[in-house]
Amino acid sequence: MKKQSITSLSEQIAQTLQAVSSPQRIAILIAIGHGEACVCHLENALGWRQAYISQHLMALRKANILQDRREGRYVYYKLQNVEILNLILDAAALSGLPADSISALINTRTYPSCECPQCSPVLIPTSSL
Amino acid sequence: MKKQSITSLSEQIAQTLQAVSSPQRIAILIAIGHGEACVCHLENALGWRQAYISQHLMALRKANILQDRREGRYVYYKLQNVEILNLILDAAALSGLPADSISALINTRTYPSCECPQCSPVLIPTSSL
DNA sequence: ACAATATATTCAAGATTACGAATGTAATAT
DNA sequence: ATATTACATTCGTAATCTTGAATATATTGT
Repeated sequence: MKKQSITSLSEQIAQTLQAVSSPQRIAILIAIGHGEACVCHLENALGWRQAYISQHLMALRKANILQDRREGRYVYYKLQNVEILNLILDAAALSGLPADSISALINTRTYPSCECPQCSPVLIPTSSL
Repeated sequence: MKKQSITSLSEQIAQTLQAVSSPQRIAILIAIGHGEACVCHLENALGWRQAYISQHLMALRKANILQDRREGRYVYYKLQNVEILNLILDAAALSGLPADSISALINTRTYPSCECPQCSPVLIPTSSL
């Protein structure tokens, strides 16, 4: 294990943080939460266009924050490391947001084997978007 | 306390994260650590030009991550909330960095009443930069 | 009042990122 | 083979961020 400079360590940390520091990607991570989601779930949950979501998913994949798994024509995404949710919660706290304003929204269900797009109830009530 | 949408919550969180997600600002936060530092301390510790540091300090101040206090011609900066260091450590862990690679660098001393720029020993050994 | 020191702000050019549009690819169904 | 569905990638422009240079402000000393 090499000794690294502050500069290079900071760069590595910043890379991870940059990937998360976008409202859209935070919303995606919250929508995935502890579960596993295919793109169409996210389309429904967030109400955005598919290509747009895919672009953000790509950024999160590149940063090793998400992992993907293909099953038939569906691709399922889940968090590489659930600790990322704590990071988001910590950031929320540092932003002065009440403790449960975010945690209440984090998806806790493992999504059902997908029969999308009518994939069971909407995860995040559209009224809260 | 109003009920907020995921979108607006994510935006608030992203604002905080964006402020931290720059290698330079992470280095600054590590250099300040649990202590209090004036700009010239940071100039010495990081080896950057004053105006450059000041610009990043401004960004961190605007995001309510740093607080400043003027004493004579010196302005001292410290963390608004030390929890930000845990966030950085968490991000380091998520980036695959060994647990103590960062924590070992975090400044733990309260800087001496400044007689800058010969302000006592260098905080971060230049060899590590 | 003037000079010197410590820090802050403004400005602009270049670099990076965001996002829509279009297109590409992989898997399944017919 | 072709069509369809689910998802990914590329590309171009607009917006944002970075960073150096110049300048401004605040405080202290003379």
